Amino acid sequence: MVTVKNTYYVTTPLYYVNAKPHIGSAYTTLAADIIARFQRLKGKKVFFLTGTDEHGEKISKAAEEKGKQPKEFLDELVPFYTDYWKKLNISYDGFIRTTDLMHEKAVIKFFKKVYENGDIYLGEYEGYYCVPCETYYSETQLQGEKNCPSCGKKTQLMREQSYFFKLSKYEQALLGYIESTDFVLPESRKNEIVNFIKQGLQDLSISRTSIKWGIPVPMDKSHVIYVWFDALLNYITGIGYGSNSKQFKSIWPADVHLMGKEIVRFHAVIWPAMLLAAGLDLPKKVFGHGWLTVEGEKMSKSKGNFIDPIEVTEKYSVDAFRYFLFREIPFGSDGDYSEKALVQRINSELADGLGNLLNRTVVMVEKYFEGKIPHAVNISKQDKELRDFTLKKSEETDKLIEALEFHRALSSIWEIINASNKYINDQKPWELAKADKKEELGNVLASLSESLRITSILLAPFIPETSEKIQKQLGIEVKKFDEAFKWNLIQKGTKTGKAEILFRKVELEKAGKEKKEKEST
RNA sequence: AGCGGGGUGGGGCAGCCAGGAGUGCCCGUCGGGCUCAUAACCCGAAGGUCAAAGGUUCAAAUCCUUUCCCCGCUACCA
Repeated sequence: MVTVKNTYYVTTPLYYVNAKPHIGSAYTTLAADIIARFQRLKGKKVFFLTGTDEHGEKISKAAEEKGKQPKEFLDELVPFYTDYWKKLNISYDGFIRTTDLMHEKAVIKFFKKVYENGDIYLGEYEGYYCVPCETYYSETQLQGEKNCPSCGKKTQLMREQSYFFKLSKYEQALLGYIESTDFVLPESRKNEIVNFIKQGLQDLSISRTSIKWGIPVPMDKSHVIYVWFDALLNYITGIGYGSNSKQFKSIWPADVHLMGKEIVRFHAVIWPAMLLAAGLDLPKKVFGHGWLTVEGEKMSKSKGNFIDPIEVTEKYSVDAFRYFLFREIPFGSDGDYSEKALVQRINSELADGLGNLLNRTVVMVEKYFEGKIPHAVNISKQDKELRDFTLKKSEETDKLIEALEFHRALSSIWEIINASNKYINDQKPWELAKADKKEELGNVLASLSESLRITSILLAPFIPETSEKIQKQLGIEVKKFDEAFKWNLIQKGTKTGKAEILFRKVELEKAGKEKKEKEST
């Protein structure tokens, strides 16, 4: 008998605090939130970890420019992130900063352990160094005549002492593991990683003497630990490695690490190698999602086309934003954020599809049954069809969310909504009312209330506020996802709440004008 | 160069891994129905040789080969 682990551990990468959160980091974090909320509803004890990466030269330089100590500088910036996640309804359980004392201590412990095991050694690092940028670049990153890719100035070939991690030692172990499992997802990412490893792994330089802002190497204080080596460890230090081993053991290994595709390599190659070196279990999945473009264009500093998610959510709503991102873009593929597409989805799917369905249902319960949801009796063929269809789609949705196929899950939920709207048109409850066929009318409204109840559960991970609003209007409260697999759970005579507009329709022209006005002020 | 991803009705996308009548979603166009509802909802129609060619198969958008066109990745800034 296999015992099912009742915990679920999901992470986002740690965000580098030298800039505001943008739509990319919001996208990853929202995805993690969907997973966390889903698993909680499924009854799992969830730990959802996010946080900030605070070491490295870019931070110290940014702080210096402001005339501040790094720590002081960071303390001012971090609340910006935590507030941000609050505004997006991110339900994280832990927020780790790599400057947390607990983290730093645990990193040192980990470093020592791997050193003692013989997988860290002192060597010499050689690379192209840009003096003004104080940064090493690989040969392939250089522009033209060995010029720095960021400032364009000529780089110099430099050498310095460095501690190395024996990444090469784990080449075969990693390759075997990755090739034979679905550790790296989606599959296209897995292929990239497999090919990368097949080209051969070099040992990784994991210390710097040129940088001061970081965690010192325990056996040699003139070195600072390379930021990635430090940052990746958050996934274990954030749940108690080195400080609370009981908690750590109950949560580790991670069920899924989420990230953008650009850093899959760090998570699928370096990170598992580090864990192997320390004799720890490997995470179950590493998922690299795609990149977002904005209005068809890549986001870039020069174009200045960064989207501030908070502006979007203030203009529309958090749920509209959450819905749009995960309905529009297949999770794992690249996708485009455009205001036009967002408005279209709001209008046709959230307002006309879902909102209107709820409204017409609740209004009819009010009008025909004094706001008390009737019970079904002697249900018809059509009632059964709606029930069976809804339950089928509900189970399908469950599987799709589990598989992180969010856009398909939402599509599946909207099939229920569309079927329900069609069902109303076919059943013509207004005619039943006129003909005073109370029993049949009751069946129709009972069925609709049930399909909406189930819809509200299925939507809860994605658009939690909306889900609650639906339940409030139906006069119900849902605690478990499993209730979406059963019919007729609404108590007879349940009093509906006030019928309110769930999503208002938006006119794009008007919205565009408001934006311009806002910009000009 | 190597490796990977993509090219699907007017626009934007799913579907492809586990082949089965071009199946679906959002928008747009045209026509109809309905009035409970957020000028919402429902039905129907026009529109595609599923990039091109070849192959496997009873059957290919889906598998294989080749070609053309787009886009990524090729590590130690994060």
